[in-house]
Amino acid sequence: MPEMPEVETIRRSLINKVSGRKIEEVEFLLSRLVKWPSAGEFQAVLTSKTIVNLTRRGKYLLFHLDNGQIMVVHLRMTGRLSYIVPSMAMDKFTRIIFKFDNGDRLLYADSRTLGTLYLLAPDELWRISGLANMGPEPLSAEFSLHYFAEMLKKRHGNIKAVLLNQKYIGGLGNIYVDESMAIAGIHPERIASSLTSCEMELLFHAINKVIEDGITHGGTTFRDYRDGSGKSGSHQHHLAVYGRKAAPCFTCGTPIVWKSIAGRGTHFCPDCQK
DNA sequence: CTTCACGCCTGTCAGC
DNA sequence: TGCTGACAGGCGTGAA
Repeated sequence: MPEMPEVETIRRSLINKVSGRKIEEVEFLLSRLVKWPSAGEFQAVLTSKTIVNLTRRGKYLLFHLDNGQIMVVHLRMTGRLSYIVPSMAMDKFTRIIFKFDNGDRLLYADSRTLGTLYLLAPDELWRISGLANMGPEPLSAEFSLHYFAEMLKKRHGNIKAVLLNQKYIGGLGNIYVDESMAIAGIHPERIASSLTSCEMELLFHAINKVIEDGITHGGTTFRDYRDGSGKSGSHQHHLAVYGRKAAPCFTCGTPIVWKSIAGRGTHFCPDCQK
């Protein structure tokens, strides 16, 4: 579910709580979410380890442990991480529980159970192909206008599919892609390489702007998303097209269109986006 | 190599 | 009220 702004918000809400915490027990309610190594080894290695840092790459969260290994978590569509103290209720869809030395817990909850967890040494991260092959992220130095334009010139799929592909840009998902194209005035079915230099530049700035605003607003909460403290985001109040099917475009009043493009529900203004 | 359709899972909601 | 089908913030796989 969460895209880069949501995952970053989760990271910020958790880092001070989990840093320095020692894991005393890992309890599985659904162990198949662990993709590497075996669930048994995952559990055995994590027990007695201390979390020393929490970083993010695209939509992946990386929990750095005191033995040098990294627990990697991808929330996919409905994954949720929440830090709770003993008096707080368990998430209804809790699948894995990390119990800490101070009695607090980190819950991994996931209604659709599509999320994935891994435990790897830093030099073994290549086993997670989506992480190893991820392109540059919005707001980073590597994500330059030059990179973006040169990349788009080589892509012959529609722009929506290219923006969603983590290999080319890391961290964008369905909401922020629709919003970026709306701000830039570009139709989601345009062939990527057909964009003019001017359109590429507009889109480049729109992507950075949308991601920056998304982080500022603590992410977008439509249904499942919450940060590590259970708080909703507020960026859903700042969306131009996503979730606004048939509602009037804020610019021209034309009803927003919903259509399946690149296999995903896509929202756009048929009048403003050419 | 690129692009596309589909599967993975389960919950929720609109419409009948 | 109950049922059915569509849809859901993502991504990996295999076919063309």
